[in-house]
Amino acid sequence: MTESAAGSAARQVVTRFAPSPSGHLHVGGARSALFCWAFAHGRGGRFILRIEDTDQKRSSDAASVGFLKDLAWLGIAWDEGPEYGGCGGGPNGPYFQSQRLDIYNREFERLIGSGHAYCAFDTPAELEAMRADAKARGVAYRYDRTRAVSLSKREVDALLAAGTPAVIRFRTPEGPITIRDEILGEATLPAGEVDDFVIRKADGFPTYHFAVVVDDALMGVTHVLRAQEHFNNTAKHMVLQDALGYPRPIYGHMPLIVNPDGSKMSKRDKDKVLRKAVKERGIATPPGGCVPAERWTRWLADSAVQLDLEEATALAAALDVTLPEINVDDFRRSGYLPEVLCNFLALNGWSPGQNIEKFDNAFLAERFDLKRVVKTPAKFDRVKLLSFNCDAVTGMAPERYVALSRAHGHAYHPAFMARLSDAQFDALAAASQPRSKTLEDLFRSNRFLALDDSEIRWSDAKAVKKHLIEGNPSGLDHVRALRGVLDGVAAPWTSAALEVAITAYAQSAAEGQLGKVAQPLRVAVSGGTVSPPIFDTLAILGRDSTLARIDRCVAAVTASATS
RNA sequence: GGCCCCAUCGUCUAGCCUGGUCUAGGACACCUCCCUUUCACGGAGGUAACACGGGUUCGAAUCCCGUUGGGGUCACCA
Repeated sequence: MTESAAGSAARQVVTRFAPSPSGHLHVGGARSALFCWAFAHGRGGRFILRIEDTDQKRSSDAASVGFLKDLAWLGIAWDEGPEYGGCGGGPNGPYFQSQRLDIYNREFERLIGSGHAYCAFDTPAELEAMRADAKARGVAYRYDRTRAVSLSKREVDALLAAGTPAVIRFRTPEGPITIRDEILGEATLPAGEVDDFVIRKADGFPTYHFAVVVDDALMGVTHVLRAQEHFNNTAKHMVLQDALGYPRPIYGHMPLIVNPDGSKMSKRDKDKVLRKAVKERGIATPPGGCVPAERWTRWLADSAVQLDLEEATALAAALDVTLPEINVDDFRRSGYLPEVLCNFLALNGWSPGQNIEKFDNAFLAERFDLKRVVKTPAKFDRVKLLSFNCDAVTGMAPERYVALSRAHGHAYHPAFMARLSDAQFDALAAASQPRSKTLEDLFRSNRFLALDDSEIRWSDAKAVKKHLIEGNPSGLDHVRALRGVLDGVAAPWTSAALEVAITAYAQSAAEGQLGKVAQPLRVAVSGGTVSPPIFDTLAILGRDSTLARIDRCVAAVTASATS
């Protein structure tokens, strides 16, 4: 490498997204990743993904993979990090903190050696008692190092040799600490605010504060962009950097994304919705046994207990409630487009100005800067997101819509896909695109197409009454007459041919009011009042199904009317 | 509660740094009307905000102070 290249490399912007793999990537995390990616890429820099799995109790490999998958789906590619789908690799690995313990241990030694850190043997119970005592006295709890540092080296070694559980604490220097932040400006924490925090846990793993500082330094991170909840932690990171002789990265703390009611977005929100519905309706046992009885009881009693995704989904379906989308994967399942999610997420906390709202990630990378990041938390407005998604879905090329819908169907509605031929699906997609807000709409509002003719039920009493029973002639009369008209339609059975025949019938029998015959027909073939345009609907169903459903409808409604 | 941060329509935000062009702009939502075979889309209008109180100034959404309100954080979680 030439000297000038080395010089420019040293100045290259490096950002990182460092999630802890407990649970799923939620939208707040996704936005952090997006901004980090955009900031680096807009400046010819590098974006690193690092997995902060230092909590052995909470981390899981499955969650790590889930994060990678979600990020990749969003189109947020990382230049360095775990290898997945063509992303990752790099010279600064490993990128899982659980694999970097020797590095941390080396740095712990340095800190102990230089007197910046010390071993402490307090038990969790003792610490708890000290916190309780401080609270009882109405004073802020700060760790008191007196006892720990009074131990001689020999005493410490003896305790360690005896296997006494020990943590390492950082000896925080006295004095106020001023944090400089590119988004929030400057803030000074008074002396004494930061106490001697733990940097190595009893299990030998580093705490977040320690690992994040070491890794950011070793990986050459120049800009730390993270959520505002980390703002106060920055003071800890700064004193650690000073003690370890690391350069200080530039900080930018981004506003949180919160629920519409202002509460923090949480994985528990789904359980919250379900619990509320269950309690409001006084449901005592899990409907359809969707949750094991013993778990059900514990779940109802303890708001900290969470249902699995499968259980929650089943229960939501049984209660007919919609679960709030929290995680990136939730939005994917719900049929949102990744580019729309990115666009919308970017608008929560940042805007390009000039009344521009619709843009892609390339534009974001080009225009994103810290100056335009707002300081206030954003309430996540799903309705506006839905509107954006609608615009994108209805506005995309039809071929793309068909392809995306197919993929979505195969991933989430295999049974539906199995019932329809390719030609039927193409026709359905063509009819659905203009009226779809998400990729899910096609499947959600056309279930009747994927049912066997014999499975259609006319159980919507209101619809049956209004569109089949009432009127003179009644809707059912029209349907009966239409049965003959349709039977007489010459092949091919196309939307256009059906339109000619049905419109002609409406002219002669309903004063040209298509609605008088379309709605009864719709109810007859679908069992409900909602479907794609009636001609398309019948064309997709085909002649045999259409006639069969009409016959069954006439028989069923006549029978129930006379009984 | 201590400490830190923040404050423009219901929501996301533009404007604030470099006071006047702001009778505060856009988007989503909402309301009205139109279109219409259901659903949805679309079209035309409309309602709607500078939290409050003091300053500074000829002039403040923009600068300063206070109040109130909101958020964050106080773990061997990250």
